[in-house]
Amino acid sequence: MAALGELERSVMDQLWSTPAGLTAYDLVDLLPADAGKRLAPTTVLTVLSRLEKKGFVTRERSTRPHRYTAVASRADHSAELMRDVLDGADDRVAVLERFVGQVSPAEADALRELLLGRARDAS
Amino acid sequence: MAALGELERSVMDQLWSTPAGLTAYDLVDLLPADAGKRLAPTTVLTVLSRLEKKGFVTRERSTRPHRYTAVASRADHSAELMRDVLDGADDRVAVLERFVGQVSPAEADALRELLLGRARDAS
DNA sequence: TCGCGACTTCTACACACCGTAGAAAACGAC
DNA sequence: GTCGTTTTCTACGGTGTGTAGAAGTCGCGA
Repeated sequence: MAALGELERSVMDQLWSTPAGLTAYDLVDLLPADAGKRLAPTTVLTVLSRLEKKGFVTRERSTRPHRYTAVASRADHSAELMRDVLDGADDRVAVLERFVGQVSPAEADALRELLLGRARDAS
Repeated sequence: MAALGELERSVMDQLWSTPAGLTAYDLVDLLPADAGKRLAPTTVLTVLSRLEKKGFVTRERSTRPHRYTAVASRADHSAELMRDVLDGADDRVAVLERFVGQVSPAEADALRELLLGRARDAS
């Protein structure tokens, strides 16, 4: 999966938080506006185009300010990134071992719970 | 964690496969040598310097051709990447849910096993 | 229907990172 | 002290990203 730049990431964060989608002008208002200086609408449009090309967003062209929506949810995206890392490793069990060794107790509990669910589905 | 370029990744792969470490000249021999054209030693030295600055390798300066070794194992590296993704998400349980939903049965078994181990340690 | 304002696309530039390696410096054995 | 080996310095081209002006398009209101 293609990587995201900093601004691209900020845009995706907003889109992930708003499943109904946003226009470029909504995003100009929502994005940080460092030191009182807000981004130009064309800047936002450019990154939205790039995100569309990368497959992260789709746009509704029929409405006049186009409405952009995230293709996958934020959680889906993160899970896919983790999947990619795991797929890129040769010894997956070793990776999972390290991974399990560093998750918090709460995360470990959640994982156990989720894996039980999987086991139920399989039977 | 800093990202790795393609050549940087190839170098790390070799170093991860050789815990005892390698010199730049070893690496020139080991790396792909596309179309009969092998890399210049200075090229390898450059990426090794960059990898050192990024904290991926350390070098032994006392021996004359310096010997470079990976700081973390390949599995540690992958696990840390997964950790980073998880940390970057706001709703970790949701991410884990998607993640568990897409792992293979064998991976799920491994995870269950590893989590049991963790539970034993905790008690 | 025609013009004007809103919106989008095109083009462009600066900057950072990476692959690549020559030039120059440093080191050490003889 | 010289010379080959090894390392460091410097540099350049390509690519990705942040940034936005210029130019084009679209559609509403007169």
